[in-house]
Amino acid sequence: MATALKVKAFDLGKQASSADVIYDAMRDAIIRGEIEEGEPLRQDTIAQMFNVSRIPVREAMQRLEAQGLVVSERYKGVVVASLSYDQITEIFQFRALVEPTVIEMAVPLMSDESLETAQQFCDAFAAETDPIRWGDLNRDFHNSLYRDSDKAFFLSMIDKTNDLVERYVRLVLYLTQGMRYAVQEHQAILDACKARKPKLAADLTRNHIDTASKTLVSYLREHHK
Amino acid sequence: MATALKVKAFDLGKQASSADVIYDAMRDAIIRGEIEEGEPLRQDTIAQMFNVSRIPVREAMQRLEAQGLVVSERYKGVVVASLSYDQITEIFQFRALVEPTVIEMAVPLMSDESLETAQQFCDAFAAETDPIRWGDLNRDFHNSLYRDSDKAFFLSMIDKTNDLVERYVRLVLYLTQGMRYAVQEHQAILDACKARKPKLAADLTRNHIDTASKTLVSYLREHHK
DNA sequence: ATATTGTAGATTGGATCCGATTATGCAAAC
DNA sequence: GTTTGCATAATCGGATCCAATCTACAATAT
Repeated sequence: MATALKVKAFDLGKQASSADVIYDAMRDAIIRGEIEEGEPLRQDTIAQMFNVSRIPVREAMQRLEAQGLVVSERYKGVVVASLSYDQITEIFQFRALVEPTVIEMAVPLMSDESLETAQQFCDAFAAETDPIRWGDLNRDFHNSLYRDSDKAFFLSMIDKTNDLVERYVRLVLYLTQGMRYAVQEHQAILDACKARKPKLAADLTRNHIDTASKTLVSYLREHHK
Repeated sequence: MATALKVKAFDLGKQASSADVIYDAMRDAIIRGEIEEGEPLRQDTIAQMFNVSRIPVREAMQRLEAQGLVVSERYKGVVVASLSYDQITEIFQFRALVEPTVIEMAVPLMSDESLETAQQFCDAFAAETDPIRWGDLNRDFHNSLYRDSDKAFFLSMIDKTNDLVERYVRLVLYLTQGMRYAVQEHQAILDACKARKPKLAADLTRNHIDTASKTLVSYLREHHK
């Protein structure tokens, strides 16, 4: 038997296929709201944008559809998915159930580095003036608190909910000029984590999501179309 | 405007593409455990099975991967995904969080028809002797209780968890000869629904999932490789 | 004018083909 | 006997081509 190797050959993270690149790019464009709801995504157009044939484009579309970001109809193509207020409300209801549970599990495992990282995202969110970056920083902050839970499946579910509503969150962050009061809620959650109070962090997270949900839907009803 | 047609031309529910058919068939084969964990799925082989080219096969694979049922590696192909005990435990933890919530929301909305349907699935599960059908009837029973919640997103999440662990549930249902005691738990849950006691139904569901999880992992550790 | 029909272009689904990468088998060297 | 090095086959990712379907608009009939 071969002797165990000392060197851990670095994991040259498998190069991405064209379909991977296209999926990532289109996912980004959709969740950032750079494409209108209901807008069709033409295979030819996208293929030309990436200088590839339509094959990898279609494979990326299959995945976008499985993720719920687009809906496709045979021989008609795919369009960017849109969510009703009821659907948005349901997704936030789901988040209000899952995210407090995850943070509660994460608090006892949180490293000082994670807490420091979270504090940095929290500060950066508070200081940021560019509307485009609010969405990212908000998501980064929350994810940095969840990561140490080491619950990959829960995290993937949270990611999916974020993908689905992110375009609306961004819109309302813009309309409310950054939801300044959210900063205080973020800091309160983070302080509960630092104090190693899992239940408190969970409760604050649940309230944070509930108020975000209400703010979001009410603003959408007012301003959105 | 054209006169309204009397005949309601039946909604010939958009014909499925080849990729759809292949996805459904492969998903079924995987979750039923008809294919070994880690077994490679060759594009050519599958294409020949369905008498199509490899294109729709690859599109189906993209979706199976997004669903978590297979893992793919560039230039190497896809293999049936396998879950560690930790991963299985986490998924059941997730279910123990989500499913009680859903049934609690569903109870006030449950129609008598749904309760009757659930009772039929429950009875059928109790009476069934063919191991192959236990998995289906178990899933049908639970879904029939959740459906009236009218929470499509929650339901899709539950479906995903079922897909991921179904092969293991089936295996243990077989090993335990149908988990006969599960029938009593099912009946208790159903009775709580009939009595319109949402909290009780939720608690019973949570316990049902917890015991199922423990039974499952312990049996897997004993018998499974 | 309105509704119907027909036809051409646009778009998608799928088949076939080709280059790139990986896996396999076998001979040579240690 | 084990390991190394190659040649070959198996397999995959992607490009190109063709068929099926949809869409838009003009022509026709009522």
